[in-house]
Amino acid sequence: MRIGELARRTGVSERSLRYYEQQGLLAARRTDGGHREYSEAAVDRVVHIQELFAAGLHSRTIYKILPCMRDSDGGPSETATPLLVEELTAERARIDRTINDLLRSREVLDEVIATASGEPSSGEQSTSEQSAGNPSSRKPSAEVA
Amino acid sequence: MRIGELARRTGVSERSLRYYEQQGLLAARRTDGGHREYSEAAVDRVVHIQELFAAGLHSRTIYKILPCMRDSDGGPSETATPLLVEELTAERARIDRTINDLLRSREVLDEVIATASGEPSSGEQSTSEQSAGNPSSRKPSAEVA
DNA sequence: GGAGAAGCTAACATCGGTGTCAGGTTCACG
DNA sequence: CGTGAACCTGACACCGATGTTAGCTTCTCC
Repeated sequence: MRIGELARRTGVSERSLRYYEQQGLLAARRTDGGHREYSEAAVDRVVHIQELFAAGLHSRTIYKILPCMRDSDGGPSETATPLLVEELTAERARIDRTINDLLRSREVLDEVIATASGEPSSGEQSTSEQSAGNPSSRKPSAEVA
Repeated sequence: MRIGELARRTGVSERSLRYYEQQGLLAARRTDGGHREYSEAAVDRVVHIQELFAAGLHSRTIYKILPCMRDSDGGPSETATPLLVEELTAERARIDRTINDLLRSREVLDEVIATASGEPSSGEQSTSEQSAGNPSSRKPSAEVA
């Protein structure tokens, strides 16, 4: 498929797809005229790349781990070097910290939302239990999915 | 306390503290000479601000929700407007999406790490369990805390 | 009061993925 | 063959929290 279709199917802009290629993250054959031609596997790959970007990894890091992932196009194909493993472990720690920050911030937001939703103005005793988890819902807050 | 101590105690640079003040996130009295003088409560506040920044909120958003949070210096003091609640709800959704991305990316990293740790080169059965710790341990992956 | 540590303001740089525009080429279909 | 859609390269802009430097003032302690 060509870049337009890949962009449409992945929700990633053409600009970004070209950038991914430039960073060595995404390969593409070329037509005689120079147009990019992507394989079907590119879709999954782009999704993967997007996830890793969303997780705060840099393109250079993604570049290094991509060959170590079992992609849609088969096996892992390569194994991470000890040095890379060390880097990934650090990255993992960073991700954990970020997740914790996100969870705490989400709680803060929930509390603010709950307060606004549960106490319309002021001078109201907390009769029922509120500010449990999500705003206005019983469930504490653990439906990340 | 002055800015140096606050920076030390919160782990946030002086530069950032000044920036927070400029954005209206952090108040400070001034000495006659113009030096900032922070209250004890500033420590907690800065930590809060940092968490929210780490969660990807913009200073403008933080600015709006700060008065609605029950801070160390007492009660919520203010209630979120419906408009703000709407915005925070959207923010919350974004946070959830980000958390999911992080969890998935973490899994990917764990897999790469585990593969590298568990299969030194190739053609080797995983006999003993090695490199305890996070990756390659039994638990699938759910110890965010 | 003098000296060095600590603060102050202001301005510019950075990082990196993405948006966008310009000017030109290729593709596909009638 | 012609034309409009799709694609190409290259370059510049942006966002926004933080780093860094410069030049000066204030504070603190001897």
